Amino acid sequence: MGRKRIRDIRNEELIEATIVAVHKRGYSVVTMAEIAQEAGASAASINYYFGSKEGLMEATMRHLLRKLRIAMIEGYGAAQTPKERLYAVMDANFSDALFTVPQCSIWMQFWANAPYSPRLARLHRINRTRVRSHVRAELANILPAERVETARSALQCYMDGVWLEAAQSESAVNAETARQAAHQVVDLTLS
Amino acid sequence: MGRKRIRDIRNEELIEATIVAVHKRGYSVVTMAEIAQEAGASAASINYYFGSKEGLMEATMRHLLRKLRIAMIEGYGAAQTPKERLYAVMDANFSDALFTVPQCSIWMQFWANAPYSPRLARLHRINRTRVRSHVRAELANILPAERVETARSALQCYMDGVWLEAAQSESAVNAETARQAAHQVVDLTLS
DNA sequence: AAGAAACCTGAACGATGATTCAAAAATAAG
DNA sequence: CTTATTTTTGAATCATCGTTCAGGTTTCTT
Repeated sequence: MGRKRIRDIRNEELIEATIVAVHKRGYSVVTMAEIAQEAGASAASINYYFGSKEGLMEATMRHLLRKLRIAMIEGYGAAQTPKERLYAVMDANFSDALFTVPQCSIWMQFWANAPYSPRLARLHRINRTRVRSHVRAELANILPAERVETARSALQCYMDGVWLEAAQSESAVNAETARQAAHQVVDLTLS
Repeated sequence: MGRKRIRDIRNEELIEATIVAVHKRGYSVVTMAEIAQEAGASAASINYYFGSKEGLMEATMRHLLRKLRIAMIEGYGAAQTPKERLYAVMDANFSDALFTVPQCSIWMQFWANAPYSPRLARLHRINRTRVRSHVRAELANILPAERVETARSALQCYMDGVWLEAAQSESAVNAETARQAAHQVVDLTLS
């Protein structure tokens, strides 16, 4: 068991260091040496664990996607009505665990770089499709069919835009405030 | 006069090539050689005109910002009411000249990289501030004061999100459709 | 036409950074 | 305490790319 443990601990540490380092320096500019320094390790050890820089980035993105999935499932469980489930989707995106400047920042970095990396693109596409079908399914229970697609697009664009703005923010962001604003947007969209 | 002309022509050509090349390969990955090839020139000549890669990128961003400014001024002139001027702001963002996949794509690239380049960051900040105050000013004429800021944020996030989505699109995007959707969003936000 | 100015490029330079590797250090097993 | 296994890293390798520069070509001026 101890065997498995150390590997997991290192993985976790290196991924956290990656988030911080990428936020500080930018996805494309950050070097293995910088990430290693952030984690108190050496560049060579990162390759030992992740095989390559791209492997590290993919693992980091998986880490964030897992967080999002968990937040989503959690909120979905409690929700009863379609509208509450819509709220839950928004709340997952703006949950305390996810909606921080470094994470929004790195998310944007992945966004911008996904089209040029097949491995990132694949993860990105899967996530996007999943969120889309969730939102669409709930909207279909509330709005007439011809309004669903417009509303879905508006809500998803709004979510993306909020993340983008958060990524640029120079001070800390407030997740609770973001959730309240998102609820208002949902309400408007459904009116 | 002929002196000035050639320089302008080359600048234009190189910037267009930059947009295409960055869209194809990504801001951080694209090389001077690739951009040069796209323009049918040599990497050295780009340095002759723009001094450095960063200079080229800055010029390209200025080019896009100028386009946006022009589209905005144009629409503003015709608009009479505050609501029409709001439409005009949205329409500028989704004008035929700007709302294409390569341009949204490169815009997103600049977005993601601006925080790490003082020269890009400066341009980016100026533009963002300008759009924000325009939207805020128009909303202040329509909505009660306490709703202005929420509405402004919602509209701006929406615009950003639409660009982001367009940047990821694999097929061509339709500017007219985007404008119509944007008008609907404005209407909902004001309701 | 001849000289000057602008324009262009191939080749060389210099710096950087991901990855590999051999060997050391730490840890576990017997 | 040995031996085996896992973990770690400094140094070497290898490749890439932005930039410079010297010299050539074209365009303009007179």
